Amino acid sequence: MNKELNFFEQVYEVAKLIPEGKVTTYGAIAKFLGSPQASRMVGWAMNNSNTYKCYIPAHRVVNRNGVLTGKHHFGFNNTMEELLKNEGVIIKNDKIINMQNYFWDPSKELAIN
DNA sequence: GGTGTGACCAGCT
DNA sequence: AAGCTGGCCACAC
Repeated sequence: MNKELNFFEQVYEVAKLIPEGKVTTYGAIAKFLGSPQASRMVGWAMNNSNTYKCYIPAHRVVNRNGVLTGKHHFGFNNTMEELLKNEGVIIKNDKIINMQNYFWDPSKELAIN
């Protein structure tokens, strides 16, 4: 990963690498970027993902419980859920069922130089 | 340019 | 057991 990128940009880079049908957590991304406590920033980055030059699949990023905490930021309350369902992820009560099965850990999947 | 705040998380009352 | 707090970093005002 390019160290010259800002924290936000690194978040975006990781988010873009999430495969379809997979999800990851704010904390996992933050940890991967070297700041386990900075998970809030990941969410904030997602909030600003609209303004980023590239499309960010923010719907594949959930909190550590697999709950779609940020769904309200997609405009309609069910947009995030529909997007995930469309990728084969089962959602119930705004929560991903069998989340471990879909979990994509950047620190495992992405090799750190 | 200081201050507040945000889609979180872990630890401490 | 449930609520509060600190921490992380970038952005808007």
